[in-house]
Amino acid sequence: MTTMHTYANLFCSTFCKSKPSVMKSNVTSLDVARLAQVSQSAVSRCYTMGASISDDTRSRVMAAAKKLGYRPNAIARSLITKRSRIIGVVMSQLDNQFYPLILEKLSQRLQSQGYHVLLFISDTREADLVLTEILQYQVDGIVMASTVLSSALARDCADAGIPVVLFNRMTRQSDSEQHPASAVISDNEAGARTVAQHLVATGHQSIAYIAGLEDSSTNVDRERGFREELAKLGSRIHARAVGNYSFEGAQQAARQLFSQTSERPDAVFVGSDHMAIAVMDVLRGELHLRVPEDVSVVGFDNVPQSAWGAYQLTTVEQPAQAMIDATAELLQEQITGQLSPRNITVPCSLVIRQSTRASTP
Amino acid sequence: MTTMHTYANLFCSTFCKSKPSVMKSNVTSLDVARLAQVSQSAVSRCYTMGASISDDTRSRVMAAAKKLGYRPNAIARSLITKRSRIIGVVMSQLDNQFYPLILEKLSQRLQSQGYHVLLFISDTREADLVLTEILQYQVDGIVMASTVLSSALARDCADAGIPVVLFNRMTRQSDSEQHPASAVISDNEAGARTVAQHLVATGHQSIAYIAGLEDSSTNVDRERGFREELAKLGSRIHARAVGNYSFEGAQQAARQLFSQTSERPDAVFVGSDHMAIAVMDVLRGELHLRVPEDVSVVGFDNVPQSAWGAYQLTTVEQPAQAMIDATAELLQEQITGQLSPRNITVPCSLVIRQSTRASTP
DNA sequence: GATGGGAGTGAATAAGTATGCAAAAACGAG
DNA sequence: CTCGTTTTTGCATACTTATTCACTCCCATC
Repeated sequence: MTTMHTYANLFCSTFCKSKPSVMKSNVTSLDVARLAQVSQSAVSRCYTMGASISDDTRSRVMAAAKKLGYRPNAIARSLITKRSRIIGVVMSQLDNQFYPLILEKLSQRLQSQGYHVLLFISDTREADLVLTEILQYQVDGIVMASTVLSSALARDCADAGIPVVLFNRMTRQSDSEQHPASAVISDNEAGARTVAQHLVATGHQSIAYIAGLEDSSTNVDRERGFREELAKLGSRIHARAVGNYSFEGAQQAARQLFSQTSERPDAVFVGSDHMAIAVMDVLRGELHLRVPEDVSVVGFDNVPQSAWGAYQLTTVEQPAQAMIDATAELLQEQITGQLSPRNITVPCSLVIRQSTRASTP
Repeated sequence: MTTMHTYANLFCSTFCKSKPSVMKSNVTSLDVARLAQVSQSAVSRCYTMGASISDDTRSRVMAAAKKLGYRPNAIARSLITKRSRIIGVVMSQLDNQFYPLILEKLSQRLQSQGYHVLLFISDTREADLVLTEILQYQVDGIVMASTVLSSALARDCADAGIPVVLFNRMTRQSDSEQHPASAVISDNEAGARTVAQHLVATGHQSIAYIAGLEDSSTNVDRERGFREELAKLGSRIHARAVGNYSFEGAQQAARQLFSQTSERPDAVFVGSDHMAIAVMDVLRGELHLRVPEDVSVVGFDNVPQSAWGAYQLTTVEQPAQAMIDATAELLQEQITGQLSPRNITVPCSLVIRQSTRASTP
């Protein structure tokens, strides 16, 4: 037995020198312990803060660790602590610049708190498949920024005790069951109301709306706020089309709404900046309409491109940093188990640029 | 001892029902085995393909697993197989749309091969710190799409036997040591040559260049190709500024090159589309120059925004899918240990749009 | 001088799964 | 029915680290 073990070690060390590409990080805490003449426990204690270890031992261990190139094995650590310090993040629509920026900020925020991001790109259909994969990695939490969580999966996560934060998405509160997931949204309804107010105040007569995904909570809230506020101001949505939050969908919607010259709207509120830019391109490039002289365009999100010279899009800003902060906060709450799931709504604000005309011509 | 164990279990199950938020996924392969009346080995074999297991046993196990809501613990599996099926991806500059799209495609590609993406956002300075964190997670491979790998870290990875693929980045080949990392790049030099040819062929007289990051391999290669091809055609770079691949940097560079009216260039090749769009905005919005009538603008990357109506940017397309495929291929080669590191260069092609004038006015 | 307490240490164990090995079962051919 | 072969199964062990427990020092207090 002992002989075999020795042979194995010999073989390995020889093998590693000749072909390092298959060797992986073999040096373990036990190796460090042997070199530093201490127990494996001592090595472990050097890497867990709060553990009781003398300065002398620590420095001996660190020296040995450095000499051997030791790095603690996060996998083994996770297995025993049952905390992986990994957060699963599910996203889609990375072509809409809003999401890459969220991803960037979220990743940095979580990194600064010692967490790591396991990223999944998925459209709605595959969400369930993806989630089962995520769960296998014993993640400490999940951020879903792309799809609505199927209630079955939400229950699975709740049962498994894994915190879920929906980003820019809400679960339906219709069924009276406790919502098992937290959510962070901006005040879509209020944001849409400010758009209605602005368009009416600047004298627009025939106002159109281009929807995002029909059944997404963002679209429902924005449309409701817009419609209700218009009604309150004695106006209404004169025309409507659906863009499904996609560039091509928005182009189609724009053509549909603006191709016939009679009854052409003089303003359009588009469900996202990403779509609004597609709409502006169609209006100007294909239909030869001027923005804002012929048609005012308003978006939602305030992505960087909205500020670009060629577009100067009036839009509703979703405060990315505040939403990220709220997300991190909710995750932390849930992971430490202090509080039960809840929703956070952050305010958003109208940013007026040049894509809406200032007053009646 | 036994009593204590029982108590603990009782406590846990009671606890879980009242407060499921701390319970985590407790059901283990052993639980499934007990319910299915088989050994733990049998359960394990059901989830490892190629293992010998009878249909009867498999179905019994699967039924038990489903009833208990069992999901294999990827962490424990990684610990023993020494393969985490995780690929570490390091990125920055997600504001440049090229990278989100790469991330999206890369993630999908790796997912389809059963890998998962551990994402790190990092600018150059922190790269080393980030990498040590990555290594702790026993990743099977690393894709670096943001920074040049410090040679120390490259050696660490090589020593640890972890494949590294540099994406859109090259290590210097100057020092004669074996390059320990693979790399995927597009043929930046050839791409830049086609730009030079196009600008000269369309009769531009005073040609400027706006560089990206001075010491990045992409910038070096593009500038060299551009300069040499211009020289071959009897022209040269008449003016030069540095934009560091950032939007603001490019704006500054544009102001610097085009603010004085004498000797104003009639064409500018910009190191990336992201910068080129910033340049166009400055040219039109601030300096009231027409593109392409007064100045032709060429970019590099062919990001989606380049095709937007307001910009119609002539640019060099980096074939994202081909680059991703090459990346996945290199990773696979290295992980299976078949081949030693190598570089793959994919061709890129000029996409002519409206931001360059067709011929001498 | 005895006692108490705190800090530091190592041995032992646990976490959940994969796998080599040997035993057992199934199967096919004679 | 028996023998040889293949498939299936269970036992035992390994992977790497964190943590509990018991023990040893050492120092301050009475």
